Amino acid sequence: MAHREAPQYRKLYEQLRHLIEDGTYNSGDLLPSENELCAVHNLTRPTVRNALDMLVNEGFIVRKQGKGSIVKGKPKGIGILSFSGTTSAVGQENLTTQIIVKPHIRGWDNAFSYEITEKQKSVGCIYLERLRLINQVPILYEITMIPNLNLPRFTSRNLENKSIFDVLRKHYQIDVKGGEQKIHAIKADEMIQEYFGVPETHPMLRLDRKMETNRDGFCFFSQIFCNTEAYSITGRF
Amino acid sequence: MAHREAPQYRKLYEQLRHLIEDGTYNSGDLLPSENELCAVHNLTRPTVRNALDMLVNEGFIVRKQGKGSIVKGKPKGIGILSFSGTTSAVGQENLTTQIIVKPHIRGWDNAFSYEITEKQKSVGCIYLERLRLINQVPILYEITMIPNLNLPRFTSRNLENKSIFDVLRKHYQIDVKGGEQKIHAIKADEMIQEYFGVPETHPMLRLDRKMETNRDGFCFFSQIFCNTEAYSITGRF
DNA sequence: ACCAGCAACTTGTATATATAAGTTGTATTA
DNA sequence: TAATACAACTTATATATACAAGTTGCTGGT
Repeated sequence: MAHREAPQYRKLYEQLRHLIEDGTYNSGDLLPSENELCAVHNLTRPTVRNALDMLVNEGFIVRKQGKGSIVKGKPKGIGILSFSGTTSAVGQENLTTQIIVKPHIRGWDNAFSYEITEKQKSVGCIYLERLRLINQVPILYEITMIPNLNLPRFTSRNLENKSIFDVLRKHYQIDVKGGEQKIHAIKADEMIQEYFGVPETHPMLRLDRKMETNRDGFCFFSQIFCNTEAYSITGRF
Repeated sequence: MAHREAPQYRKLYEQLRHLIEDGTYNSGDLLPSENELCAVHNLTRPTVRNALDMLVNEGFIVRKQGKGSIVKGKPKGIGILSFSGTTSAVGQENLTTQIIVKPHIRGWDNAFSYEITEKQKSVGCIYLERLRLINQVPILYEITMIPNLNLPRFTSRNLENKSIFDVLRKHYQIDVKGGEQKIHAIKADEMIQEYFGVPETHPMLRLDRKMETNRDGFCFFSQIFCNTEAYSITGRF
């Protein structure tokens, strides 16, 4: 079962999305018209529209008849994935990631507070722990568990400054379609006190998340600890 | 400018959505195949697929190549709206609401951490505070602020055990389409300590939420304090 | 100078068609 | 009997085409 090449509309979607995310197109800009995109990429309008539809669904653009495709800039965000500082906005340049436990394959002790299927249990789990810092200050500690199902070379990929979501989407055509999360406020335990440098009484956020994808039955899990003193977790719904 | 008739794909979408919502198709059922829908409604496949695409985007169905369109049943929830106990599920019967500050009109001191427009500021704000208990235990304290814009008799409505969402939808045709939230873990301040009966070091959850609606420019705000010791906040995304 | 109207763009909707690829049940074969 | 092969379904992807309808700017007439 060879890796099937990504369809054209998906390639175009990735390209356009990338151009929006890296700032080539800014909020308010118009994308090239559908006919231009057809000509440049040698595709037909339905195919191009398919790619644009994806961008619309994810909130990257809005389309106006007679006008064009207008870049909105920020996607709706899937659950919680962006930070906003209480004082100033946080750019990508201030955000760094440290891999604390390198991705490796192990069994499933548990999936936090979620149930997993026998099938998932049988294939083992790709496990990693990462610490995220903003301006060298630890803000977020994330434990991720992914079923080891047909993800060639995953453990050797560099996840240092990339989102798991992006890696899954770009290299494996896995889109996170939704999910479920449980949120608790907790006191810092020893591990947390060490990583974040906070006292025992410090209130922390803990999120248990289950991510569902377009691949049938494929979901993965993460547990996130967050210090919301200086930065809050924000999300759109 | 007469009302333009709804396009075919939209009519089909409404029809199928209705059939799912009223239980004609249940979770797990297969919808008629694309070709069947073409024949029955006298449309072509791209048109039918357009309608099905909408259902996929809103989470009503999933499609599997070679299989069909499988009904999922329920759409994605809007942000955080349900509780699940760590031990057992919580039914409506165990949930009570106390109005701490009755709805009244006042000025906007602030909208928590959100900006408000001059227009909103000028019309004043409907303000209320409610405490929610599960089995007589205080779990959630909610402060709500709504712009006083064309909402006749709102302050005299009974909000004791109804969701504000429901009241706005049923009596004023206002649907919450989405919104934004910021989440913090905090220590209990004096007010919190009193209402929840917890010590000062107790970690609490604070959510600042901005709700956006189908009414152009109309949004409202709430701040929620939650004790997640026994019950966690859960949400789908 | 103004403005009505048209031309040339844009996206929206819809049809017709073709091929690829996954699923399932049945018939055939070892 | 059990495994294999195939036929008949399903959705996935892509092309080619046509016309409708909204937006914008130019152009010619008043």
